[in-house]
Amino acid sequence: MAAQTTGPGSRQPTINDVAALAGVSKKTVSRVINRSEFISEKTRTAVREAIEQLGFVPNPQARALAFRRNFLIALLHDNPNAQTVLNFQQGVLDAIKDSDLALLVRPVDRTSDKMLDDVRTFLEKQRPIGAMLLPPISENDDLAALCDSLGVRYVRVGSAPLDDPQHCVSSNDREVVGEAVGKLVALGHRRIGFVRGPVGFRSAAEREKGFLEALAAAGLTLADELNEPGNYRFAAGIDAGERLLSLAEPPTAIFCSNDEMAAGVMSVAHAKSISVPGALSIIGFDDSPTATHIWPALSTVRWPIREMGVRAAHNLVPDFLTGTIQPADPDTASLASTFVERQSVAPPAAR
Amino acid sequence: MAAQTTGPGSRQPTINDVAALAGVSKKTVSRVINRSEFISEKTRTAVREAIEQLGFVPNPQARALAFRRNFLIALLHDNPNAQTVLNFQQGVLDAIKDSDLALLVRPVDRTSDKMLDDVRTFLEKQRPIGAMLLPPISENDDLAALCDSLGVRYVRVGSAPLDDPQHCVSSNDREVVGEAVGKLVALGHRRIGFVRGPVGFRSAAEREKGFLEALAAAGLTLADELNEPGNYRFAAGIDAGERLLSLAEPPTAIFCSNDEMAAGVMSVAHAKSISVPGALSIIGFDDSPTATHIWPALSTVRWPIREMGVRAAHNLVPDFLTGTIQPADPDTASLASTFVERQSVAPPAAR
DNA sequence: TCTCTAAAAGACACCGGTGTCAAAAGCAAG
DNA sequence: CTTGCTTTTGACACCGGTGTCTTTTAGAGA
Repeated sequence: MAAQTTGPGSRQPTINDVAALAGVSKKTVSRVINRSEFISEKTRTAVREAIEQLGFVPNPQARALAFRRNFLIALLHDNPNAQTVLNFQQGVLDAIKDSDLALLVRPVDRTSDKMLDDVRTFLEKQRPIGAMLLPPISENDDLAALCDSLGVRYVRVGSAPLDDPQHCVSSNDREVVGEAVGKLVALGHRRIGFVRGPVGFRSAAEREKGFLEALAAAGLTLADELNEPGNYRFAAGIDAGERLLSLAEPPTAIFCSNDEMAAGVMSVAHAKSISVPGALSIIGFDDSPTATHIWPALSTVRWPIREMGVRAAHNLVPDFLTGTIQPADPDTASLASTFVERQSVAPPAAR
Repeated sequence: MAAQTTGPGSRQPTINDVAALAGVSKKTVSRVINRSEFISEKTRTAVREAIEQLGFVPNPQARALAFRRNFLIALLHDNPNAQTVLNFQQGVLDAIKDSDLALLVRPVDRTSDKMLDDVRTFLEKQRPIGAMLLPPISENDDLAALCDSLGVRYVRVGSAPLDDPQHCVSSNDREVVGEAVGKLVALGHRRIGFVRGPVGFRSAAEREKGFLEALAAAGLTLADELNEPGNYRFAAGIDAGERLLSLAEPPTAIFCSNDEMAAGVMSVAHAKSISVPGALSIIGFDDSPTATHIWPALSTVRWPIREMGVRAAHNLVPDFLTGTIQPADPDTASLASTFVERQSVAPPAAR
């Protein structure tokens, strides 16, 4: 696009160069850049041509300084699932593509006791307009408060509304978990195991609620021996699977609060030569790459992560983005997760 | 750390505020910030105290403007493997932690014909000091030339040296693939299948070379029927597995050019009730999360991606980073990949 | 005490944009 | 041709830092 090939040594053209070439003041060029309406069509064209000819690109640092505001938004995450982060990021980039904004991606160590200080340092240094918090750190109220106190806008992404609607992008996980478990029940499963997510995580609580509600709706209850703790890690799935599948009366189906743990349970089933889905149905959550890479492919819940990225960006900086998007669900501001059926689910074996 | 809690409305302190409080000129404060040596200990202390008291953080945009150089480095990737990107990014962040640098992460669509224009726009707008190119886009010479022409430093990450040593961070994939395949041979495998990576990828070519060299070293050759095309995708592994395991005389072991395809092959083995590793050994490449999530866990090659991130940062901007790192292997400038043995490999079934 | 020199500190312009406000230009009406 | 108003443009300060060069200060030696 730039008409001029910038050699290694040649200086980047500035607004002054454009102004000189177009025979106007730099302020006028600035007006063209910023789409001011008080400018004659003739001048605008002349300036546009000069810009084109020089291959001028405004210096974002200078703009940031003059505007007393930079054009950065930050994405903070501490995510066990890399694919999720990247998909979300892609959604955000989709949203800001035609804007002046740039995206800073920042991993955060949730387990560090210096976490808040690290984030504070980062935000103070970069001063982004806003920050998007991915789960699980989105659930940290201190973090949201920190953003607030620093004057940094924020949006929290979660499995359920965590904050005021404008600070929130969420999906209806609970509902869809209910749907998934309902399918198991409909297939005839009565003894359904559950592998929980980590204690204190909202996402884990939502999935658990969805599970329990579906059970209750079917008139079932969850026996203690079928209720296993977990932490979203593969190893936890192994542990839970070992115990559940060693029971005198093992479950005919197991719902795991994420795909990694489901993969762990499935590994145990394989090791014990328990056929999946013939003798054991398994459902996970996330639709991570793992879900399709394991055998048999895992039925799971997919949350609309990329779309949530788009929406998060629009919630965060609507004033910087062109175009509007449809509100998700006006009442709950949540996007729809979906149950994805694959090969890991079947009716229970006949007795 | 900051002694002052910045309320939403209160202005961020500037260098002028610090200067006023410390009773010195702003230039002196600047000297303290930039660790100039021509400053008395007394003044330095006074300024430091003022900085501390106000919670002053220099405005990076203003610095970038005054220095005629910003403090950004970019990470460009188009990677099928999200975990790799995040691990590499973590390495880069490790390296730049104590510096003034910030990291911009940028996904790139390799398949788009506007790819070069997109990257050009990005680089012209952000003007990072340097860019780090992750495979496979690191193999694109036009991209490197583009960086060069824009005066943006670059480092290319690859499975083998792709450029001058200072523009290059690589690992010894070929060698380690050879080692892995050597293990198969040592176990007694003679009929070993191969699933290639995508055509035109340097990483794929390196893995293939390593494979063929190991075969040759054992006095074996690769039969055409055992040589399958692939593209690093799960589905390609399925296709290759279907064909290889339907052969009249199927291989007793299969080396796949990445883990995803290995997972595909393994799925086919499960579907065909072929025991892994009893009747079929499988080796992958990447040590992605998939490798441990599938059953049995996959033997694979791990490349030191995080360490490569550290090194890439040091190669790119040594002048901005404190501390030095040991050169990897002075001759080849490559880091060591390692063969990770898990449960997917065993001696061939007795005939 | 005075001179000389090196070290320390400051004054001021400048980086590349935008905000403010005043000046110039355009145009209709008198 | 003026006047009066609106539209368009420009001059100049300013954002928050750093570079350059000058001035001030401190300390050593005469």
